[in-house]
Amino acid sequence: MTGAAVVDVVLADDHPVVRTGLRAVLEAEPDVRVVAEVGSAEELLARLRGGLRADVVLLDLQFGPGRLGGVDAVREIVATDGPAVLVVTTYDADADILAAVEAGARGYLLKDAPTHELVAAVRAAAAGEVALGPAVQRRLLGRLRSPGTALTARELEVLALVAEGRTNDEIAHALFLSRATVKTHLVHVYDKLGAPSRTAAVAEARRRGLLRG
Amino acid sequence: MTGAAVVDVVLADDHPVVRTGLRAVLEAEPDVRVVAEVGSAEELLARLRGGLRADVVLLDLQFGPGRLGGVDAVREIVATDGPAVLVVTTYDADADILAAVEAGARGYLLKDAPTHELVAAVRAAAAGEVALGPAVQRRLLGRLRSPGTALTARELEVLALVAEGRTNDEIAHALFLSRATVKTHLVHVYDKLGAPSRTAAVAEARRRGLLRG
DNA sequence: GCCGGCATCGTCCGAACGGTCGATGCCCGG
DNA sequence: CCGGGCATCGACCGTTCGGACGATGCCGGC
Repeated sequence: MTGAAVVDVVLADDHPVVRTGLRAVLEAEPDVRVVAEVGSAEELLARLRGGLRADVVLLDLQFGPGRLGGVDAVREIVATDGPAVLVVTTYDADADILAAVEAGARGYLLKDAPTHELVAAVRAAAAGEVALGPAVQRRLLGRLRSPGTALTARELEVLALVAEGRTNDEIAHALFLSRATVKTHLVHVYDKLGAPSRTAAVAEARRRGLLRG
Repeated sequence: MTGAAVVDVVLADDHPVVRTGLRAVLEAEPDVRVVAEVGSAEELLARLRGGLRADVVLLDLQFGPGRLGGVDAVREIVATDGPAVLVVTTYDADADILAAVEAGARGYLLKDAPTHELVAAVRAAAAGEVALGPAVQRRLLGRLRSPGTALTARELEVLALVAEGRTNDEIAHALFLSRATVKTHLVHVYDKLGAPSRTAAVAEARRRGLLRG
């Protein structure tokens, strides 16, 4: 980082109200300075390519449809050796968290985090540390503690097709399996998710962030 | 309304950052005053029952799991002749919009709305007018233009429960209907969405933005 | 006043689904 | 080498679901 005592922050969120809130919270700290606000991932990358200097980027993962995803932005920023990326998003879905961390995010916070956590995370990210919110930490630990509960790749593949509305027969054809195998996979999925039916399994998987969307 | 020139506003949102943002935006207006902030629907109702006076409530529909839903809060506030309710939420799903409006919300805005729209909506709601954001208006107009194709509120209600993984019997009990009626609604849904099954209908509805998620 | 859309309820039946038992083969780790 | 997780397949049976009828009542528009 700059070595200076002041942390320069860029806010990247498509909600003006959230940006205002983040700015208000951060500027209450004497050692934090908001140097820019952007409303899309494209704008963020453009500004960084244009020479914008910062220590930390507060990045929302969800932007409007049809645009560049937040995770792609993380990958790009990390690849170009840009500022530390602190993901601040609404959802604590496993898929999002894993994708962001894998892409190189320095931290992952939820928007419902208290303000002091937010500020602490910004300072930590600027200092080169990793900053995961308590809720996020709990989620990651939960995954490690219960490896037998996680769906296998094959089971997830089947479940994804179920979520698209395919019938067991269609899934069997799509994956070159017999109906019996599809059913077996689904039985395991129901067991692991504690769901009594295919629709319930899809709902639960969505809730846990195992499926995109 | 108080008849005074100043609009008293209550902020109800479980995200501290969003509350801060809303407060900052609104307090920049001389004729708007934020008289309270709450982080849950229960707290909101408790404060109102406790004598909190306000002209407008800015209410998020999504609160943490296990809690009272935002729509229930709307119903309760309207039933007790409380302040005007302005829903400010993240999603523009038909299900949410229809449910909130039906429950008696005075307006419906998205969180990605520019700040001037937000302020205008607060003033409109305080003046007894209805305030729907442009994106919300577009959605409702789209429904009017294609009346034969759009799902009715009841059909959407049933479909939402299907999306949660409920069985027809459970849905029937939840909505005080017979299984036959639930099935009839679903047949209409399948017909309108061109879906051959419940899971396919849910997938298609998600694709079209009829369900949140 | 009548017609059409909406919501409600009922029955019958075939197809899809879920639950339970079984089996085989593979590969990895103790 | 042997147990266990994973993937694959088969058969049986009860339940749920979907499809196709019909029926009633309400409301709003022509």
